[in-house]
Amino acid sequence: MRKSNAEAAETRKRILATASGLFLKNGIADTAISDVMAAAGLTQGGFYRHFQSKEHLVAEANAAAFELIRQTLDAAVAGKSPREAIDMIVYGYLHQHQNPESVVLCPMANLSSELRNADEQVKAVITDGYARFVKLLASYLMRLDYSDYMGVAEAIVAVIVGAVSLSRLTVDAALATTVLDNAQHTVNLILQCASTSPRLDQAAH
Amino acid sequence: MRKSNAEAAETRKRILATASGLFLKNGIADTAISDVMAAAGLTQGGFYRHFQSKEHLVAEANAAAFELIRQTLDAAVAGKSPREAIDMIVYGYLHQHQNPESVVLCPMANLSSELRNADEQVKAVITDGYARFVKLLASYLMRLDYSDYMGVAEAIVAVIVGAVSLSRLTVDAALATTVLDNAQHTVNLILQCASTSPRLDQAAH
DNA sequence: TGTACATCAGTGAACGCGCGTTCACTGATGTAC
DNA sequence: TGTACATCAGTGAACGCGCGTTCACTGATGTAC
Repeated sequence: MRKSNAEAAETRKRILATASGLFLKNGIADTAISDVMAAAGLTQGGFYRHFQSKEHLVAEANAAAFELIRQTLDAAVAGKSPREAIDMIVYGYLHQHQNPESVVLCPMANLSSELRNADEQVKAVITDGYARFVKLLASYLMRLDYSDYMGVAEAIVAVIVGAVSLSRLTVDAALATTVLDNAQHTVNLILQCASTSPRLDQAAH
Repeated sequence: MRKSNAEAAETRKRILATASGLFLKNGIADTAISDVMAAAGLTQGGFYRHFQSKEHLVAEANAAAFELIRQTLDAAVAGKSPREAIDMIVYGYLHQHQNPESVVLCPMANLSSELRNADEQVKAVITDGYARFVKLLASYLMRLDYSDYMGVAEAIVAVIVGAVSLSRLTVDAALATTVLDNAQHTVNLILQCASTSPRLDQAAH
């Protein structure tokens, strides 16, 4: 029953993509290895031919989730102006749950507390994803001549991650929409005000 | 071995307070009923004399966590001016992990993804806690003549919840501090800019 | 290129553990008279 | 106020279930010659 090396590599990728989707959809604790393997069309015993443990899968699945977001964003903002790109990133982030299964795609907003007690390897993946996301926004802000482009980028990320997290905790769909809409306005306010402040820090008193 | 009604009521309160602390410290999934009962000086069998199920305990423990925050804030801001009160609430929220056990005390920032798939009762508790927190901030903003005081309050909550969530996901303590400091500056920026904008919405373009 | 052997992807069952919940039991407290 | 009985807080063991992981096995693929 041994598969060719090429087939085995495909299988590994399929397990990873399946796991990433199930973790985001149902949470990490509620996704069993047997769930992942069954969804990938395999039996659970084979899992350990590809991954050392569930924790290793979690780390790689989160890296894959960030990579998917990055690719989606890259494709969406190709050829856009910096301001359009920022708007699309923010709008896209705040509406990331608008997909067939209403899944929040970003691990930072979706899995934060489940990842809190994860091992160092997993947290390093999240830290890296955060840093890359901030840098992506910062690169556009820099081209718009925001002097404190890193500070403004961090501010935007905090707002949109907070808003998406909060919007998922609510029982009230209208409140969820309000939270997301308000986050959009807040980002616009920050962009507007920070452009007239040489440094975000100077807003401190 | 039956205890008096008064003693039983005390026991119930003790279980609740213990559970609230352990949920925040270790997460809900990683806190077993037997952990809670042992920490409360009891054996696990007695749990069901006081609570119908773990899910019911989770709901009440989160309500207790919000109540504790509310009491702490109320005591801290007593007699302060609106602007001082807002500053204290924001500063206190961003530094809520500075306690002996480095526990994030707010369920919204600490347990968001674990609560995502919780039942309606639990989510209603969180929604209520969110609404109360926003209203508390909004009441001070109103006294400072912010016309869109609700919008500004929601914006502030999104920033600080997002920042605290993100700060706990990082492997890098310096990055965590930067995220929290930046959130402080962002809130100041929002307060500064929104005071000159009649409505936060008008920052939309 | 062909052959003989080693490797290993995937199977399906089993293991061991921890957890939420249940239960029979104890004896002090509550209550009806 | 006292008595007789019912109630029930708390105990400690057990149950049942699901999960992560292991393992013996199969047979196609990889590889050394």
